[in-house]
Amino acid sequence: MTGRSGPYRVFLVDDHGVFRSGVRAELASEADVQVVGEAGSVVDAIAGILQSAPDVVLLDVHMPAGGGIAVLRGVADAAPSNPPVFLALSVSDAAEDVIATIRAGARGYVTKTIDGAELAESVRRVADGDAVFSPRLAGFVLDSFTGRSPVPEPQLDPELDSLTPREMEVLRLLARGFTYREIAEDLVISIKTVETHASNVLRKTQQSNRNALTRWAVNRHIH
Amino acid sequence: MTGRSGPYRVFLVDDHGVFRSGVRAELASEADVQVVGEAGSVVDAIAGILQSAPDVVLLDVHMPAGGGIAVLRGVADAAPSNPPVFLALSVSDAAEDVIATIRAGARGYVTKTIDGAELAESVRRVADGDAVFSPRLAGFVLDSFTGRSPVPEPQLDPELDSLTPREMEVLRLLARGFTYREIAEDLVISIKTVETHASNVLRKTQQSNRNALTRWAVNRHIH
DNA sequence: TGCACCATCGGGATTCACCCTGATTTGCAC
DNA sequence: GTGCAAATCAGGGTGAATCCCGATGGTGCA
Repeated sequence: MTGRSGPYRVFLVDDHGVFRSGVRAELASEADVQVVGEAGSVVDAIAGILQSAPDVVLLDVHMPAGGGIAVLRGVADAAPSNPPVFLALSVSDAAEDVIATIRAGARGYVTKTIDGAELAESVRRVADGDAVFSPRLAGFVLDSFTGRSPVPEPQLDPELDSLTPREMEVLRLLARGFTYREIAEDLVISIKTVETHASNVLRKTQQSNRNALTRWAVNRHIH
Repeated sequence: MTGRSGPYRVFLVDDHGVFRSGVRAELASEADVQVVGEAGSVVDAIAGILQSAPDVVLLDVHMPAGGGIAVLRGVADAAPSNPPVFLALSVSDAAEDVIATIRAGARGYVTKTIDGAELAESVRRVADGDAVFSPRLAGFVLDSFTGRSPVPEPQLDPELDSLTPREMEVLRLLARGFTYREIAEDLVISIKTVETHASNVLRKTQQSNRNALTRWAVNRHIH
């Protein structure tokens, strides 16, 4: 024991209600872990977290409207007196997501294949100050800090925010696999303009080519 | 009432244990819906379904090793005397997935943002013979039957199975956004060989270009 | 009024993706 | 051994993608 006076207070953030129920059910058998609130959207999450002041926030990384990272930033910007520790829960183990989430301030990153007991243990450890990573992810993180791995450029949301409306439109069509010619016909503009937008999108997102961009977009639920 | 003698017997298939717990918890409050078993892998699912003979199988479409469609086929091949009805549960609402799942024999397709009451109602309806679709998906299905929509080619798993080990390896690297040159260096082979493999992969998966292929792969959790 | 940003195009050049034909070697099965 | 699939590579070609340069008009803001 580290001298805690009560249970670990946990707040759940995930846009899938059924998944939140699952976490609740799994954690119900853990006497020292208490779910004090949950939310299914970014704005609800930020408000709920500030109000309930949990020890740990279990955060789905891939959510609409900016994703879990937006929640992380929103809470950080509000600067509560007892800031929670963030533990990312994700179906993805893409290195980009891991790095981005950690840089945004999460203390751990586990995939959703985890079971209830492991999840509870992860909650305790991050609350007590440890960093927790799924086995497959630990390698990415270590390699990235030692600089020994060709880790892809981390992609945070500022890149997405920096896109103009027209560029977002082009990005969506690019991610769907359309050629420049098809996009030009769809938007009723010339191929040259599409090229310009695409080039800007690639530069702003720091992706090297269309395929990396497609991956990047799909992982962010841009369809 | 349609004259049923007992509760709706449901079997859960999802590789995320926490999600299965969530479904259990959500359905626990429904008196006429009973969860009779669950599985986290394709082989376990097929065995468990054949043994427990449920009325309805709730199926995650995106699972490792062939996905939910493999479960559907495995059960169909076994031809049990009382075959269950399949209801697909997925985070994806991509038209390709919907069409492929329906063609494989599912009676409904709902996204995981559904809540417990809706899920229970969906279970009852498919068990009673209805087809059930999330609002956003209904359009896709109707359009595809009226032939009025440019529905993408449905992609089933035989295409994935037909890939050779080397082609799978190349596919993984393609899906990560590497260029042919980078893949060649990584695998220590010539660019020409990479081109051959890539060309074979595109033909076998029936994708028209790298970007569509990247989407295809990412949607199948190939990283 | 001036400046910055956005959206729109063009010329020109390079690289990449993709296809076709054809070839060799290896290993495994019949 | 014969046959076949898999993996390897080459030449040559077309179109797409990407980047570089520059240019125009509109919009909003100091």
